[in-house]
Amino acid sequence: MIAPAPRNIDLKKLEEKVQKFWKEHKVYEKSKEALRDKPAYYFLDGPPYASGAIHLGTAWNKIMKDAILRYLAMRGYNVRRQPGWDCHGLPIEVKVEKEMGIKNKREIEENVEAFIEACRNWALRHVEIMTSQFKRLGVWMDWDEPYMTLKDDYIESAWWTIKRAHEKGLLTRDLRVVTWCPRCETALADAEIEYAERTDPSIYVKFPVVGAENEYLLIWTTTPWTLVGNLAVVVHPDFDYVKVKTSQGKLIIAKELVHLLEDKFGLSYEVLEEFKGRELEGLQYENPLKDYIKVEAPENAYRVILADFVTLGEGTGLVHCAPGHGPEDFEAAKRYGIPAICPVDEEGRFTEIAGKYAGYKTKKDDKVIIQDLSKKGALLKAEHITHRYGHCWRCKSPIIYRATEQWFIAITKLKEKMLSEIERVEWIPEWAGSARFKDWISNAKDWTISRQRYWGIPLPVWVCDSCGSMEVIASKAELEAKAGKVKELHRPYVDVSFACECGGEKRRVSDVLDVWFDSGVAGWASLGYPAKEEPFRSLYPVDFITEGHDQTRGWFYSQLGCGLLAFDEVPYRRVLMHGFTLDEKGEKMSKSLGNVVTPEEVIERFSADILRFYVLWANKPWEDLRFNWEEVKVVSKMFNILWNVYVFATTYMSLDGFTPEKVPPNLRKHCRSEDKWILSKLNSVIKEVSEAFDTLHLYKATRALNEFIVEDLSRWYITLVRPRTWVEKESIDKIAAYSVLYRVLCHLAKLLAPIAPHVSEEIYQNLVASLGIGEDSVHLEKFPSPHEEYIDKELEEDMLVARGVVEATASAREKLGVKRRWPVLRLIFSPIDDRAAKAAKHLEELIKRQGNAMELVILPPGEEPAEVELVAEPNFATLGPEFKGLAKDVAEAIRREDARKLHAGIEKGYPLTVKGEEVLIKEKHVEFKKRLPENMASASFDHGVVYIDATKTREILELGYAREVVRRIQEMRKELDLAVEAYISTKVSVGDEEIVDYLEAQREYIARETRSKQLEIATQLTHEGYEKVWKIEGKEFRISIREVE
RNA sequence: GGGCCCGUGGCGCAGCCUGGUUAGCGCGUUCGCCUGAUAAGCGAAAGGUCCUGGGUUCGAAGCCCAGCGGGCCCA
Repeated sequence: MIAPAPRNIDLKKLEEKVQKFWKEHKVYEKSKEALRDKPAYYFLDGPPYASGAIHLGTAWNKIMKDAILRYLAMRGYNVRRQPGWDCHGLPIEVKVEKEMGIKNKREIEENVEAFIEACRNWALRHVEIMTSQFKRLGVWMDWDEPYMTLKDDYIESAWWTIKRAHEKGLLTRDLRVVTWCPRCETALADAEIEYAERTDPSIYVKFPVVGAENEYLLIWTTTPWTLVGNLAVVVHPDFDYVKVKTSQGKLIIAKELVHLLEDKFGLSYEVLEEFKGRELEGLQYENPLKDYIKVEAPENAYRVILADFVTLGEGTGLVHCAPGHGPEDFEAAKRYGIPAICPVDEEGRFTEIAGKYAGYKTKKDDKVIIQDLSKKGALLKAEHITHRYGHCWRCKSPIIYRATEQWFIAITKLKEKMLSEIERVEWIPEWAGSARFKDWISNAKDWTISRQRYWGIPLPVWVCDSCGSMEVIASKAELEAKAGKVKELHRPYVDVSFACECGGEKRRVSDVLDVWFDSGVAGWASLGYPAKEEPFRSLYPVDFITEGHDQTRGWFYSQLGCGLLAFDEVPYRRVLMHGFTLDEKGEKMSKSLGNVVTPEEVIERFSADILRFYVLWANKPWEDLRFNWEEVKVVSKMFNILWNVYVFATTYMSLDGFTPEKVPPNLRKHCRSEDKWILSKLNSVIKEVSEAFDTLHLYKATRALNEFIVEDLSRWYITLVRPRTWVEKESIDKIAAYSVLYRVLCHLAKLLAPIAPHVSEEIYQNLVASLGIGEDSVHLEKFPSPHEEYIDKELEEDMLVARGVVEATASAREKLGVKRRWPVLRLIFSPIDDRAAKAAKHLEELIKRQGNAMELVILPPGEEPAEVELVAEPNFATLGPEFKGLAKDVAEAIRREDARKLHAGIEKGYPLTVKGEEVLIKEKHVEFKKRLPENMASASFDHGVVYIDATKTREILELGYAREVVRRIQEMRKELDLAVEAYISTKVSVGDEEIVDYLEAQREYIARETRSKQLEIATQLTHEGYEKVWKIEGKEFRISIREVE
């Protein structure tokens, strides 16, 4: 039996109930089982970082995935839906350091094992927390079998990939200048740098030229500390430079920037010489700090060198070059045979060779260097600059550049292939690949994959300490064969050594891998490849991924890189790039701003289904989502409407004992126009929703569903169908209505299942599963396919016209102040064309009923009702100057003339005889106005004009007053909280004979509608029971009711 | 400085690819209506330089160019 749904529903509780149902009946498992032999679909979950709670963005991401996967499952695909967890890396290390009270790497070194175990526990703990949060959202994934980057088999896949890179000669070790975090004491990848505003010193320094008296190279820098490592000055070979005489000595500066001396430093100057940059090549100078530092000058150092990266935008056109502290500096110096020196250690402290500065910290102690420059008379100007500067994205420390030995993947050698490979991928939106990602790849540099840290996949490279030969190990078994039992594949357990063929000892390079490498191999690591052939062989490559636009430089990129190393191709085929969640003002949500909205909060105030629908509805997925509580409320309202529809349907179906078995075999024969219409609309919406899912434009699916539920189903179909359900007798018309409503709701449950899995399950359980038909769960159902033969676009258009007529009628009523309860005598429709006329004719009965009209008149297109009076108003502004003294008489003649005839002939000029004179009336002389009689009003809409004639005939007065009274009695019944089927005795008194007469005429109707066994109507009565005075149409009505047996 | 995205009534968004009658929708506001889905529901009204300026075109919110503002990414 279909159960009547409760009127008030707590969606949160409903969701808990449904989730319990899924669990108890193993619905997820059944779904997987049912799809086992179906075509495989490989979805790969971008692993969220396992270090905290989920936020709105993570929730949006998983909801999107879940909706798409549920849809694909309902479409009959054997979908792989394994969740992933990114478990390694600095953020966890940083948190564990805090937890353990550790301040630097030295303290970690004291007990690496304890530190690693703490990191592992931290990750696993948060995986658990986040899993339960995702589950609460209704996300269906293999929560018990996730892939985790910390597992040995996963690590082995990464190792194998490194080995592939090595085999291809793409794994290199090199001294290079890398971005470095002095707090974390490790190299950082481009992707790990966050740019933010920062104020730094901005200084202009004079470098004394050797062998010239009081002559200087003028350089500019925002990193004074790098002057310690200065070994050259770079100029652009093609730029013009000048030597000028000033009170500060002779200065060499770019010609184009020489004006700065005066503008910025207030120095007057005299140009002594002008030359090209290349003429300065080889010029020797001294580091102004030379007395303080112990740098042993390499050969060729402290000379002017040439490079074309020099710009004239900022500075002086002469760039101070510290090869150990800038990638461009490094390259330029290398060409002149100047080696890099790096007087800075891992913690960003100066080393012994920095002499006086040994132990000072870079950046922090810039001021000491600035003071010394000043002491030496080398400082021309010191000020500050606010600019964007790179910071470690985990600990927010400003980065420095250091020359260090690092391991790289030679991405620059793969760039061409990368660019061609991404063209094979379907990007949604298209520009995510063709523009954004392409741009990022085009600028890509070699990928620094080594990190001088602990909690990560160990770099699987062993180097012999005697012969230097190197070996990459790809699995635990391989390692154990050489070095004996290894507990598992993290530090310190893997930091073992084994004998080299040369007799030396091979030791592991102590680095771990960049975490982006971890997730980059997920495509095969999550499948256990290469250790297992299956399911890799049947699934790979990945069919679909979806992540935020920050992953352009993140996961989209690392997967592409790793994919090329492993299999020479891009590992994914379809990518949906989504946006970020922002607050109501469009700002990033952050704890410090206090504007964070958590998914829990939304579920608490509304429900998971509402949150799900909201995020899939609010905007296009690739744009940023501005979270807005008001909009969530709108979605919540839609769910309420859906629920009300469902309550209405089940209430009456259950009252009448309707079951799907009662659906007549030849249902369409018994369908009214509105039934056929809603079935047409239903199938149209099925089509629309399927297409939206297929193209991943989920916002179109939610919007179409919203429109259908609110506009078509609730506001129109239910309104139309209501009276049919009130009929107490069995009738095929009623059964047809139930059958149609039933079908609509069943399909709606399936359409909503991917988006709102809980509510749809509840509806499905009641309407289908509980009757022992269909599947055990809506999520085991097939997604509906549209019945094209039910789609009747002509009928849909007709209904649009009919609705328009009804709405225009309401508008016209309002103009006259005629309530909808009161029938109008005539409803006259003047259609704009034949199409509209035909539509109104087709749905005549429906229009009459909904417009509450005694009669509907449809005029031929363009024709107006005879009652419309056309009035010609003479325009004195034009008549006066033209006709002078005759103007008044012309105006009078215009008024007297038949306005219709005048209107018809005016275009060519309408001749009138005024006082014997022939005048020609033109358009500018007349203004035509339309006038309706008192009792009429009109309203126009897209398909024509609607006129109502609200003349109150005897019949209308009877019906109107009767309905007014019925309505009041119903209200009173409700106030008394009477059962729907209870009988009453009713008395109505009103001090107006005529009205009493009207009501008497409708006695039977009033008694029936209000279930009154006795009904007294008079001008004067002794009332009893529940009594109330009402004012209707300005008259006082005294009504009393009393319950009777 | 470069790349990409966004800019439509007070607010949140459609429409733009494929140019064409009065630019839609929701929220909010005001005024009504309805009441056997009822601690709901419905209608109407007011409210718009479609960021700005050029161009293409018979016609531009839409296409092209430039600029401004916001976001993301990079240098």
